[in-house]
Amino acid sequence: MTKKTTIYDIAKKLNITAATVSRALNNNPRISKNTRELVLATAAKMNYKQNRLALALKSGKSKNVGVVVPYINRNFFSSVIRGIEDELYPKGYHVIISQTHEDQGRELKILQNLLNAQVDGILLSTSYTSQEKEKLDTVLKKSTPFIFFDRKPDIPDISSVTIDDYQGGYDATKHLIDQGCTKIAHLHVSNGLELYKNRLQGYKNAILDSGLEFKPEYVIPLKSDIEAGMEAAKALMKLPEPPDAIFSSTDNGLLGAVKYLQDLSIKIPEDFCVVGFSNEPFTQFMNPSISSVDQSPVEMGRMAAKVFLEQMDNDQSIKIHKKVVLPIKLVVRKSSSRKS
Amino acid sequence: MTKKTTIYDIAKKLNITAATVSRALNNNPRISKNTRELVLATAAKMNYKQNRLALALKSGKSKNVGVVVPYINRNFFSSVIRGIEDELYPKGYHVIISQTHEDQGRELKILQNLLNAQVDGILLSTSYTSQEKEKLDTVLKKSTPFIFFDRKPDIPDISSVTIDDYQGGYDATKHLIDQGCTKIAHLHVSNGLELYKNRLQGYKNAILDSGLEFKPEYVIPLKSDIEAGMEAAKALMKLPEPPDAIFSSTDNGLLGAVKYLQDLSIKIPEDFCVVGFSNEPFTQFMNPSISSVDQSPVEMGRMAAKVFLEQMDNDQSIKIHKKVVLPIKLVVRKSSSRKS
DNA sequence: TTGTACGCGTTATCAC
DNA sequence: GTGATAACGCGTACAA
Repeated sequence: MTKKTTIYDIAKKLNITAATVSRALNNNPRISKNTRELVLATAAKMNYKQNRLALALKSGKSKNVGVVVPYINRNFFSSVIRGIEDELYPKGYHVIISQTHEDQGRELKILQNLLNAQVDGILLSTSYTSQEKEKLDTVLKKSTPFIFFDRKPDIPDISSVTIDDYQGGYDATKHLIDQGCTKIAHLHVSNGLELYKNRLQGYKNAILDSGLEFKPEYVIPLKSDIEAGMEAAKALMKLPEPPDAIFSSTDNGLLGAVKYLQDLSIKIPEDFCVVGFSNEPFTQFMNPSISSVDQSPVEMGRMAAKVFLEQMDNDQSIKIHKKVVLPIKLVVRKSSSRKS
Repeated sequence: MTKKTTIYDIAKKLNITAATVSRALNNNPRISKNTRELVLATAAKMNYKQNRLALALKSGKSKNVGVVVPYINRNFFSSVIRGIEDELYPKGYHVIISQTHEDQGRELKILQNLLNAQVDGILLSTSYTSQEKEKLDTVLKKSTPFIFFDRKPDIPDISSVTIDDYQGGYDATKHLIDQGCTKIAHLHVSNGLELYKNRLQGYKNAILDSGLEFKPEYVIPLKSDIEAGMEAAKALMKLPEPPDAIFSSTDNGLLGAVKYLQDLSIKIPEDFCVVGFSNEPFTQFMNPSISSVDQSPVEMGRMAAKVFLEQMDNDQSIKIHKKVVLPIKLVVRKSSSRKS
C-alpha cells in the first residue's frame, strides 16, 4: 500500500546514515553491536525489504538466469526446468523462462532481451530452425555464461549438457535384436538436430555390429507428430519385405505407428516389437505399454544448473567450458518383451 | 567480452551529453534529426544495448512478473505458464517462475522474494497446504498486482481466474446418469482446496436433481495419486452395494481405480463407466480412452495474463479486482460411451 | 535543440 | 565505529 521503505528511511528515523544501516544489515564486522541490533529491530518494524534491483545494478549481478526452450508445456522441457529451478532457487537465483516456438528469429530476439535484462547466465535448448550458427555467434561472444542442454549446435567452446543419444539408439536397437527381431525399421526425425542424427547412428551401428543388413528403406524421415508416425508405418508395411520391429526417435511418432499397426490387427509384441525415445508419461499407460529410452530430464536440468554455478564461481575473466554427457536408460515394457 | 557500452560511452565519442543520447534513443521529439541519426548509427556500431536493470530501478517497473505454482512439470501448470508467457512476452514482460512444492512456508518466502525483486505482478496458484490466509494477507497488502489462478483462497478483493469446477462436477455426473448409471461414486481430493469442494458439490447436485439418492459412502476422500485411486476403488467394490460408475476429481486417482477394476475383469464402459477431471494427455491413450473434464489450461494462462495487464493499465492508486470463471468442457471418450 | 543536475536504492571507498 | 560521497546506467525536469 504505502511506499516501500528504504535504508534511507530507517537511517533518518535513527538519525544515522544510510551507509551504517547498510552495514548493519549486511553483518559488516566494523559496527557496534548496539546499533546493529537497533537497525535490525527498526528494519523489521518498518517492514524493510531489500530492493534486489538496486543491488543488481550496483553489483552487476542480477541473480536471474534465463532459460530458453521451444515450448514450456512439453513434458521433457518442463521437467528440465523443474530440475533447473530446484537447483538454482536455493542459491538465490530466479529463473526467467522464454519460448522460442521453434523459430530462430524469435530465439535471437529472446537471447538479446535476456542479455539486456542483465541475466547472469542463459541455459538454452535451441529451436531446430536454429541452423545459422553465425547469428548465434554474435550473442555467444558475450561474457555471460551460456549452457546448452539437450539440443545444441556444434560449437566447440560452449558448455553443454546432453544425453548419450548415440548409446540410446544403440541400446534400443540391440534390445530389439535380442528379442529376436531381424528387420528393424527406424523412425528418424529429420529436422537437422544433431541428437537425432546420433540416435540414427546408434541404430545403424547396432544393426551392423549384430551382423544384420542395414537397409536405407527402413529409415523413414518424419516430423515428430502422431500423424507422421501413422504415415511412416503405412509406408513401411507396404514394402516388399515389411519390418518386424520399429525403433522410433520420438514417442509421439511411435504412437501413430502403433495405432496404425493395431488397426491392421498386428499383435504387439508377439508379431511386432517397438521401442520409442523420451519415455513420455503416456508410454506407460498405452496398451501395450511402450518401451522407451529415458532421458532423465530432471537430472539434466539439475546438471545444467550445476555447470552454470561452476562457471559463476570461476573467475569470469577465464573462459571455461564443460561438456557433460548423461547416460541414458532403456525402459523395457510390454511392447518389446517377448522373453521374460 | 569487453565492457558493455553505456549511453555515456557513446556520448563521449560524439562529444555530446548522455542526456542527448538518451533522448535520441527514445525518439524524443525535441532533438535534431541530424544528431538522432548520428547517435543511432554509432549506438549500432558500438553495439549498444539498453540496460533494463537501470531502467527498472529508475522507472519502478521491472517488466518482470512472477508466476508461482506447486510444480512446473505438471502438465496442467506448464500449460498455464505456456499461456501466460505467450500473452506477456509480446508486451515486453519476462516471466519468472518458482515452485512451492506444495509447501506454504516455501510459498511465502517465494512471494517475499519476488516482491524484493520488484516484480510488476504475481500470478499464483496456491499450494494446498496454504490454509492460513492471514499469513498470505501480509503479502497481499502490497500494491503489487496479484492474480490467483485455478487454486485460490477465499479472499474477496483479489483478482482470480478459475474454471467452473462446480459445473464440471455437475456435467460429468449428469453425463454418467444419462448413460444409464444409477450408482455413481465420487473420488474426492480432500486436501481442503475450494475447487475440489466445488466439484463435489456439482456431483451432489447432479445426483439430487436427477432424483437419485446421494450416498455419503460413495464419496471417497483421497490424495491425488494412482495408489490412492486403487485403494478407493477397492473400498468401493467391497460395499454391500457397489457403484456402477465413478466420477473422479482427478485423472491420476481415476487411473488407479481403472487399473483395479480391470484387474477384476470389470468391463469399461459396458459394466462400469468412469469420468475423470483435468483431461490429462494420458487419458486419451489409455485403453479404453478416458472421458474427462477439460480445464483449458493454456486459455486460463492467457486470461490470467490479460487480467494482469488490465490491472497494470489502470491507475495504480485505484485498487481493482476481477474474478473470471472460465467454462469447462466435458470430453467424452470410450470410458463412458454406452450409446453412440 | 542541447546541457545540467538529480534520483532510483544500494554498497564500497574513503575519511574521521 | 560511523559519516560523507561516489558509483551502477538510465531518464527527465529544469535551464540555457
